[in-house]
Amino acid sequence: MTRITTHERIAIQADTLFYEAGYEATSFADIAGAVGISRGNFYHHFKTKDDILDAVISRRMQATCAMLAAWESDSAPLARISSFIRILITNRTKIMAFGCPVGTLNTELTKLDHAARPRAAEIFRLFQSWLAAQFLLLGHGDKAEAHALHVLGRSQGIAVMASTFRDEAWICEEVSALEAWVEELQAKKAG
Amino acid sequence: MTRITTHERIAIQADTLFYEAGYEATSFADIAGAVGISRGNFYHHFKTKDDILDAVISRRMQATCAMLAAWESDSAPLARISSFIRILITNRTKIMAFGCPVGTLNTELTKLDHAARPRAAEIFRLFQSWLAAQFLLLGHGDKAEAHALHVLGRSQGIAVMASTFRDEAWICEEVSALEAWVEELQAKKAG
DNA sequence: GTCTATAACTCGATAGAC
DNA sequence: GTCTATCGAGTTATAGAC
Repeated sequence: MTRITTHERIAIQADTLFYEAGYEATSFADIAGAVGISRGNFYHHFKTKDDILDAVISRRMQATCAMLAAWESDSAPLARISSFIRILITNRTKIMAFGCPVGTLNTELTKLDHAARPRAAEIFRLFQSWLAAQFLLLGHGDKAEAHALHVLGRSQGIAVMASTFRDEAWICEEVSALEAWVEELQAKKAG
Repeated sequence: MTRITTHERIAIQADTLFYEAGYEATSFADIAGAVGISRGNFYHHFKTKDDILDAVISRRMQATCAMLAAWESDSAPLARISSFIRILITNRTKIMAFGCPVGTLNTELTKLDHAARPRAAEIFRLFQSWLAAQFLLLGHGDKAEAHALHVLGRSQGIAVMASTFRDEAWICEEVSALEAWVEELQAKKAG
């Protein structure tokens, strides 16, 4: 059993707070309070707020890679794509309350014109590459990347509307529609 | 020619700043500076930041109503729906830089757990009702509202990805795909 | 030396008195 | 319309505890 460092504990709490309250709205005092350490101590581990953001983005990229790798246990690419789409249902409570962690961070950093914005966008690229790999396995060739982006875009739209109207049934309907779109792609290919 | 009041000028500048920099990141000084008045003068017109937000939301609702009314000049409901979808192309420069004004405001207010969040969501409802009215004219009966929400969601997804990757060609592709979806609905109905 | 805590500094924000 | 108070943010400095 691994010992968790203060550095990690800060990153974990910051990750949650950045997601639930937003990057800018989260203060050092908030994070320090959540971790249970003093603000002064804080600076021993992170010199600036941007450093914490970098650590949070790194954490999220690692977590994303781990999640995608876990889904690879499904041998069927179609099932893997569904695993992705269905996060919207699995995480519906959090998404209705705070939106998509990746999408909302990108949206916020865009408005702040923050230097870390491109790094945050890379999280999306991880999903895109992984989804494209599945579409490639399904034989969609040079359309794989485009299909991947389409699925990402649709998911983001669902997440935005989910946090706006908080209609659980609607999320399920749209998830089904998106899955149907993928299946239709396959049908067109076969037919 | 109508005289513009200071009250209006503040609301106009706040509207722009809230869109481009975000609600929280925009300070009173920023707005006062943009309008060209002193901070003291400011408090004569708006007592709190929430009051300004209310005024901005009201402005946006009025602007939305005006835009939707203008599109009504197109007698064909299909063309009207296209007018909506094509805002993504018309406003692509701003959307790539700052996202969708309606979606990003809702996203931000959600995280801030702001009291004005439901009012901001009402702007979406204006679009939904209007789109639903068009789908109703096209004979989609009780599916009209759902179709309207679908179009809204797709548009929001495109806006999020547009501000993340800033790929103009992709926006055009997705806009075409969404228009194709609407036309396909019609084809299925006819066929 | 590494980790932690206290305290003080700077800056910019809201707020309000004049 | 200016000027100042106050608060909280990010940050730095210093010093104690392990």
